[in-house]
Amino acid sequence: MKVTKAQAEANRARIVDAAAVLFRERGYDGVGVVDLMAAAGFTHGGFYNHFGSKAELMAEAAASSFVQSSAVNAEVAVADFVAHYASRRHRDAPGSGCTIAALSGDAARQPDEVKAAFAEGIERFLADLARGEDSAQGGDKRASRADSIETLAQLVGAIVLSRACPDDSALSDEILEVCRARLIASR
Amino acid sequence: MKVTKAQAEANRARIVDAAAVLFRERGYDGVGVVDLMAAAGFTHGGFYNHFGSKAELMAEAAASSFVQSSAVNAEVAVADFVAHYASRRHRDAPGSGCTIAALSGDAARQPDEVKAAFAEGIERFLADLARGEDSAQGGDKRASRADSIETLAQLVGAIVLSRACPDDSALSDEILEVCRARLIASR
DNA sequence: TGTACATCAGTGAACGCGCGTTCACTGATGTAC
DNA sequence: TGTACATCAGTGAACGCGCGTTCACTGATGTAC
Repeated sequence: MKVTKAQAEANRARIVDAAAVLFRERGYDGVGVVDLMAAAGFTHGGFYNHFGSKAELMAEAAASSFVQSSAVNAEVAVADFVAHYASRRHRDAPGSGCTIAALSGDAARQPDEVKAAFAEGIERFLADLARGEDSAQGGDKRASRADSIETLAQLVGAIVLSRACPDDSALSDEILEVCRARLIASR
Repeated sequence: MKVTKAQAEANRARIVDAAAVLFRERGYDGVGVVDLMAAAGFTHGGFYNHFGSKAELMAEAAASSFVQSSAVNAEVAVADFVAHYASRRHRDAPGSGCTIAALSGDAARQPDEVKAAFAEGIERFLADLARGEDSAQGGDKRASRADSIETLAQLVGAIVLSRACPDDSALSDEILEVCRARLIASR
């Protein structure tokens, strides 16, 4: 049962979107090709019509999530975005949260194809943060970029640490609160 | 072929040590029980004489690595330790590096048994960092702890981000350099 | 101290299972005339 | 515009493989007498 070219392209996008959520929620090894295809409403056999390998889909799903996140970030003030990033809400919803925070550990053990997508996601994230830094640093591009990198590292570190703690852990909350307060105070 | 109780205990410790390295290098799903036992010099069948499950070993290997790291950290000044943490050397040697940076992503998807070990590792790390903060904050315990948390988040974030970049990536080096410079300047 | 027996650390085969990937097949879509 | 045929997205069975875990077995250790 073939399908129109437009439909096939839409189906492919459905798979990428579903993968972006599932990978963030369960990790690369936590989701199989069967799960990925089923989540998009297909059987697994057609997977390789669209992607060369599971890792290739990982790269594409990550890249797609970075573009989407960036589009969302552009809508809010940088301070608000930072406040939401270092929040319990974000910590508890990895599937719709930051792909860098959710999957960097997995990306580190993936082929360069995946890592390249992450590097691009990091650059995109830094650019989003720089919207707020440029004014604070009076146009000093170098200091502004360093500020963005520092902020990104702390944000990602805060979420990664908070997610490694047991559920309902006071430490997990404390890490988020401290980092959120400090990051907001410093801008 | 049974073995003395002392020998059995030593063998068990060998497995834990090997696991601590392998998990950090390849991730939880990247190492099988067969690999873990082989790395310690045994066949896989005896695994369940020592551990209830692979996840249980993960918890124990992490806990063991935290104790070891803490012992090493106690030997050097906090500033030196921070400088080494945010270095290419550390980034490129996960097997002997920080377990939090290497495995927090995996821990987030593990049972609370594992997460509890990580929370304890985080507390231990914060205590190590606090050795340097206490004097800087003139004895203000609350500010000192917040400083430690902020530093830890940035350190972990820096390594996690740098490892997600492709090998020989300029961005990866840049992240480490910026974070190292900033963290050292702020103390 | 010496003997008989229970314990149990380590071995290696086996368990069922899910994995990523391949393949023959289907039938509607797209194309050539 | 209508017909004949090639394409190819999606299906579902099958591939080999490695996984975590279980088990019967072994033989030296540890224990009871």
